[in-house]
Amino acid sequence: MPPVVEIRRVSEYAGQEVILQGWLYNLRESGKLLFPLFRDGTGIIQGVVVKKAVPPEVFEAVRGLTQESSVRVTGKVRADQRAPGGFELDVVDVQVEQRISPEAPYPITPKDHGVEFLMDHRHLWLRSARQRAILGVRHEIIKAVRDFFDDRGFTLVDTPIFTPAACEGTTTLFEVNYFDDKAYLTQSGQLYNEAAAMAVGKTYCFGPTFRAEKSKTRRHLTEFWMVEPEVAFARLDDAMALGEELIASVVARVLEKRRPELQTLERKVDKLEKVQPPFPRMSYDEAVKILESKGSEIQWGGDFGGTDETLLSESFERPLIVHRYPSQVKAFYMAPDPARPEVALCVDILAPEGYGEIVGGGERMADLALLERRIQEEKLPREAFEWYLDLRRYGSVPHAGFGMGIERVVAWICGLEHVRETIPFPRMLYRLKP
RNA sequence: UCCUCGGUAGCUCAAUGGUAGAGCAUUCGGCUGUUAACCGAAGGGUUCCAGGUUCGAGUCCUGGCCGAGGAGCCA
Repeated sequence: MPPVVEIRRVSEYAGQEVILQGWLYNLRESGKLLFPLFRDGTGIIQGVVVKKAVPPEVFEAVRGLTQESSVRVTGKVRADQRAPGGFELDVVDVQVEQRISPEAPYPITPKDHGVEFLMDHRHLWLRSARQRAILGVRHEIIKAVRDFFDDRGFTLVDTPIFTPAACEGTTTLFEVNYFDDKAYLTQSGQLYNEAAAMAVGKTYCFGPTFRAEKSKTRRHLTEFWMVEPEVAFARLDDAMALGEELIASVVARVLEKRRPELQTLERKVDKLEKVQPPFPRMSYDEAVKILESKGSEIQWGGDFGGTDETLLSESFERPLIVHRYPSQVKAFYMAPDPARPEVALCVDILAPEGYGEIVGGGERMADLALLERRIQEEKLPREAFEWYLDLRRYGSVPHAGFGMGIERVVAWICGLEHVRETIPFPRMLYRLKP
């Protein structure tokens, strides 16, 4: 029996007979020659079937294959200049696992399709070359993120999905029944992360987060994945440096390991190669001045809109670090700048090329009295935060951290138009299926 | 929630208020090197839904449903 081989490894079997297991990607026919394209999730290879070289039933079996029919193919690997991957398979035998009926052919053809059709068939769309490339890059980014923190002595501490209260306002929370009570799906592991940081020093959580925002833009999902590090004794500058290193490290890893996928996506890698520390840094004050000079209607004290973020980041080739936003637009737990209490010791990192904010975080409020006052000012339910206030009662220290949205990072690194392609099954404002 | 655009064959799209059409997909035929192959033929329609105007509506009007892009919103 010839060995069962993954298509990405066929080059190691040149001249040998192998078995491939996969699906028919496309079939071209030229008289007594058949050119079936096989895919197996690791790559695509063209088979060649010469009529007089194989038994008639093998030729007919291949000729009758429909797109995405599943097969086990036996053939001899041959190097060929004409093949895009450098190798072809001279088919010897084929075992058809399932032939898709021509009466109900595979719906996604190699031609153009609309967004709605593709999203309705997301479970099948994942099989196309482009989507598999994105899945590969996403996997690499997640692995790079985890390696980054693991190599630096961070402990992964999982934070809950069900939460009893909001981190911030309640308008963007998904409410669920929790027996006789109400619970909410988490927006962020932030508060629990702070408890974990006091236990292990350096921590991170990584999981799905949920926001019931009625946002219908290319940057928004209702369910998205976020990695959130938190470090005891860290200050704002430490958080900025950590975010900068993390982003540079992730981009470098993708460039190292996922060149073929980036090529499939036609991503210009020269732009990614420029993502090296140090990233440009500016204060919110400076950012507002720049925006004003570019014609934005931003006023000091307001948050940036999507177009503002694009305006700001477009003049830089690296991610842009913006720090010290007005406290009024930031969460209650952000530490104020002792030198200027009206601004918070917080930081956002904006991706280049208009991909917007990918990191948000900063230094947390370590002082008990100050935190109590802010909770009162925001009219938050004090009882729900008693456990959080304990962290300021028992050995409070300065600490800082941030959250990085995985889907926006994937969209940026892959150069995608919309975050809906960055996650296998996106959840958006009018999309809960499949 | 608001603004703009759209919904016609399985898919992507055409069609001055006057006989609903093309490419792809499917089926059949041709081609010994095809690369989203090509060439020829065939089958395939409740024009999103409900009303209305008109001799006549895919097209115009009203309402609704669904989708896309954007705004607001959004660590």
